[in-house]
Amino acid sequence: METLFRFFAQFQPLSTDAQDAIREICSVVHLKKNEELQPIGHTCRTIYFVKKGIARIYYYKDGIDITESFSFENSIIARVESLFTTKPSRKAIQIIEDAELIAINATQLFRLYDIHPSIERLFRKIFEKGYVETVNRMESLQFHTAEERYSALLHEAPDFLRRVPLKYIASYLGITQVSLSRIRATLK
Amino acid sequence: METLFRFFAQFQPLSTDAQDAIREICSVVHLKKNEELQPIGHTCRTIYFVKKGIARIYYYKDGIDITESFSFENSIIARVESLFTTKPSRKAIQIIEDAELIAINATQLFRLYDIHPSIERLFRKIFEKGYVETVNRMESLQFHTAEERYSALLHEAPDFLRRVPLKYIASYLGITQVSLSRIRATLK
DNA sequence: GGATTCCTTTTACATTTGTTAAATAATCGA
DNA sequence: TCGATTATTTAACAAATGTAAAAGGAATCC
Repeated sequence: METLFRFFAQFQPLSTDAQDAIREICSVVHLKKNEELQPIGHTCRTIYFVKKGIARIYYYKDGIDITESFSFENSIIARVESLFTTKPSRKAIQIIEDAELIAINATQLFRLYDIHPSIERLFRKIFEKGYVETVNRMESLQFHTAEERYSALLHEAPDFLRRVPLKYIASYLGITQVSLSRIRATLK
Repeated sequence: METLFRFFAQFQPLSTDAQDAIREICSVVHLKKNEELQPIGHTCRTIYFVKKGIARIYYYKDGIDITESFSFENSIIARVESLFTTKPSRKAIQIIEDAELIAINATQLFRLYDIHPSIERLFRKIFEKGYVETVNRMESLQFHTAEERYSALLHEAPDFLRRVPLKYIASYLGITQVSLSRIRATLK
């Protein structure tokens, strides 16, 4: 639990009261590889903090499995397009490396916003950062070549490639596995 | 100015006090087609509300002009990756149809967050919506074909295509003008 | 430890998209 | 309105990526 508050402290200091209030709506979850955390069709009402392991958000397009994003240690994972609209999500969360997560009840969290402005501010900042990351990612999908996207990943997050199966990385980069294999071959 | 508050009211009710505080940090700007609103290299410290006209965010990749996004009447435009990080932006804002904008001083706005929690909440919700739109757009760039993206635009926002030059739409869809022309030809 | 399953690469070919250049079409300003 | 500029389309060819199928590796399970 201390890991979570160290993560929060990077964004916003919290009073003991506020910390306790958050503690009340959290629970620790242990999950094994391949387990599903939130199924497709379910409205997102939980925000997860990844303490250990890796999770991904994925969906199906024409029956093909597409990875939208990954979350590693010390980061937040949530299907925001459902969380912020309260509509059912076409996406699911799956564990791809044995994980320890902290589940934050979002319904209760949003209620805490009225009581502790510092909590509202904390999550505002967390999601602002997520927004910025998404804008940057969109830019890379919009006008970088697949090879540029792969190289950037190789350079910025080599750990990524060691721990995540390539089949997931391919769709994350917006290409097929075959195409990714070809790119890897040319870069050797 | 009333248009702005009607837009805000969709997200969050504001007291007269809060409204007055916002009014203090706003100014109206009239701009002609092709005028630059915020140049490349400048740190974004202004959030604009588009009352009339169209604006776009664009940048250069290998010397080629890429449109990241458009904003029409009744929407907000800001280079969030700069606004939320206070880093200089590689992007610029340009007017593509004579416009009337309301400029909101973001530095002063963020100060108002401490005085009026309702204002912080308002902008939290506005940017949460922007975040959701960006996630959806990323999905379309990640795994829809260019033709699917064009058709979706044609279907969901025909107005878009009437008012925005195709040269801007092409890069917005992540393709070249030539490719867009071909897609349009096959859909006739 | 061997069989099975899953992951990754390779091959061959089809399709899409990019590039460059030229031709039309539309718009704008004097 | 005319000329000039800008926008869009078309053509021809090159490059990148997709598809389907097969083969080789790696991991996993009894």
